[in-house]
Amino acid sequence: MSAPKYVKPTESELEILRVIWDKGLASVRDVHEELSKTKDVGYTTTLKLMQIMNEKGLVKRDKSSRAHYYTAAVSREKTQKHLLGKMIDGLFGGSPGQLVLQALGNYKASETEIAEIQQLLDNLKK
Amino acid sequence: MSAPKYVKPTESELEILRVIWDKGLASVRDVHEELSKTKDVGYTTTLKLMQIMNEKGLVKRDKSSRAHYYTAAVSREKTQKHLLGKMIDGLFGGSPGQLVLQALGNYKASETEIAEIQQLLDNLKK
DNA sequence: ACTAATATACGAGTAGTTTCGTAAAGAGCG
DNA sequence: CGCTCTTTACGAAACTACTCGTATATTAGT
Repeated sequence: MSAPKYVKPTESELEILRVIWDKGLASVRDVHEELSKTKDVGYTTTLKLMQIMNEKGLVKRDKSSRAHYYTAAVSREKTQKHLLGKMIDGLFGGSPGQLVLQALGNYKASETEIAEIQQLLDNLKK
Repeated sequence: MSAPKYVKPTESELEILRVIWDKGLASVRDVHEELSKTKDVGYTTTLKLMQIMNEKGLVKRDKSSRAHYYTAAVSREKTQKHLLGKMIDGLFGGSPGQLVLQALGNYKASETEIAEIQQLLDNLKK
């Protein structure tokens, strides 16, 4: 039984994961073209990174067609949860409340989200 | 006028910053002993990192006594805000509300903090 | 079948982070 | 002074992240 050890995506890997999460299924070209919109990067660089991500188990690869197709092997939610936890422990003294207060104080949430948060808080309280 | 360009602390640098933030003023030995409680690291490693942090402008150094004393050159709040912003943009599609919902859903906040958050939300709403 | 286009594989260079050994300087004490 | 303890300085190794050039393979079009 091998432990399903958590692999922390690097900065660049996270950018790639975001594209794959959005598209669901993506070739290297798909990802590369998306990334090219906002940054200057070579095709083979993206390819290499995705190959590494495959080795690390961050993505799965379907090699059946010539252009390999990738899907995420880690969920967006799990990744968010993990990195959030790291941040809470590392930067907010283990207090999620402090993080939330900072976030809400510095960044503007939408009306509907605010309502959602209030609802969640009400549920948490009882 | 030189631009006060933001320097992103590395993982290790953040651990050191945390100690300095807590203590306000700290020698290498102070920091090292604190870090030693939770991780196995050599004294000179900590020293070197703190020297680098000084060069980067993350900390200030008082060399007047034999053991140099360090203070933080970046505030905890500014750093929290910056990294939080990066996380919101990078991992939560630019939506602070999503981050907050994830945080509150997965990590338990204290009663008093929940109350604080509710109060803040009420203020935001009007 | 040949060519052009486009795909993956691979190796290696560069830069940044983290590590620590060793040296040298300063302070206190017999 | 001479010894020891503690400090900073420095250099380099080990490791990781990122980058891309070049080679090779596969597909489609003519």
